[in-house]
Amino acid sequence: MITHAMEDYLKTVYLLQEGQEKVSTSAIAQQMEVSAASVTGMIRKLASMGLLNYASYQGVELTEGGKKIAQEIIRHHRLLELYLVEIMGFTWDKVHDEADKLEHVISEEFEERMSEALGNPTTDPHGHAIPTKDGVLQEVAYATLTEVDVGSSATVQHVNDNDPEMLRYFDQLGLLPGAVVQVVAKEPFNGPLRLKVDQTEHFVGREVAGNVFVSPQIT
Amino acid sequence: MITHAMEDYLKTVYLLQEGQEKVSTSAIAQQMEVSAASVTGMIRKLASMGLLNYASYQGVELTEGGKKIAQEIIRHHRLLELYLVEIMGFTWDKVHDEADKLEHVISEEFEERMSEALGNPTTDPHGHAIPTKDGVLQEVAYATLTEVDVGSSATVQHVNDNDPEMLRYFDQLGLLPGAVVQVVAKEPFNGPLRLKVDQTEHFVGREVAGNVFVSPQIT
DNA sequence: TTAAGAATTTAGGAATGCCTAAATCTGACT
DNA sequence: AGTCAGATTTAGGCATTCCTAAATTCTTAA
Repeated sequence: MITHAMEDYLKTVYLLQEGQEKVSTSAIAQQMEVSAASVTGMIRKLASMGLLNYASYQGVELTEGGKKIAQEIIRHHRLLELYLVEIMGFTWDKVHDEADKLEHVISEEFEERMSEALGNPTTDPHGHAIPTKDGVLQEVAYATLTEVDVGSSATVQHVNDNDPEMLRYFDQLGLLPGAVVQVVAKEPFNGPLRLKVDQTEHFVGREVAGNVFVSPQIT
Repeated sequence: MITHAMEDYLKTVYLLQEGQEKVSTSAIAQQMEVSAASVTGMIRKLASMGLLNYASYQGVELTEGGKKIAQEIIRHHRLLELYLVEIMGFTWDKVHDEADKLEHVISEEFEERMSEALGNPTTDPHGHAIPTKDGVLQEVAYATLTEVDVGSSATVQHVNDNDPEMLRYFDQLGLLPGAVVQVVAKEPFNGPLRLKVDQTEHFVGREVAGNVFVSPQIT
């Protein structure tokens, strides 16, 4: 039987796994804000269930079965976020926490009815791809705004949705998925970035800029 | 901290409490399909939290605090049921189980947005009253169809929503809240009732009839 | 009034999911 | 090769929520 906690672990491993193959115990612990010891315990259980492979001290990798469950949960999460914004009128800073609770609980039928009501969408309000019903999710590893060369422009692809306050700030700046941003300047010593969004200039700290993922603007 | 299990106990006690003041341990155990021993354990915890009063062997009674939580959960449940039917297009036999899971998880904002989307409704799809935001729920103790005199008519007020299969049967018979039913005959030895619904006659067993709650038809 | 039977509680135990503290392993640098 | 820091695992514990079995209390009917 798969518990909510297990689903959360699988989801976290899946999202951390993008880019590299192996995920460390401590990375999971940090992401989930639990102790590393707790992670070890859960990992062993999930491994014994055939949902992931792991060898001591060498990190974790989801099996096909584990991936399937993770994708299912991520699909729930992202459909929920979009449903809450588009159909129920939530603001985008509140939907992450709500979706985190609901994602474990809704039925397949609920999932389908949301998807239909939304016209079978492919991205959530923060720009993340929604996995299809039968699984596949190809998330591209975009650069963050901090990596864009001075003078260049880029299109916002997605933003990190963990921090509601930061999301409200993004909203205020106009840093929404699809927006075009120009990096006018970068102050030295990890100083702020000077950005131009929608004709307006803003000074934005590195921490914020590091949570905005972009693709180079094709001019 | 109030867990989902506690909420379920409070909800059950609240619903069993209608009509009488005290609720027995075994009634709770039977309703929730857990052992009586489990009920004793949980009751003591809830009592220590001030959510209900109980004395050994003498039954349980919710305090004002316990009532408030129970009503909150029941409001969630019934709003969810209606939302699932009216807005998402679920059939009424499936919404009870879905609502049972979601009721513990949704935020106050989710509750409010549902209520608004539904025009602040007062009854759920099965005819049960939806408690108002600030609490009060006055559920009238209606008679069941088995208690209606032969020859009399009655209006369906609500039906028991525990059994999806029975709900589909109600649907088929036209035994929906608001429908007018005439009890044409009652077969002896706990035999079936002969009912007239919408010009059509049906023979319906006592068990089914006992789950249909009606008020006398004012002619 | 007493004894059976029903209801309830107590006692003991299991699984889940988290924790802290201590032990152990790994890898990098002298 | 030795050492040390950081990562990881092991060990031991705690709370929750359920269970079964046994003991106790209450009710009722002969």
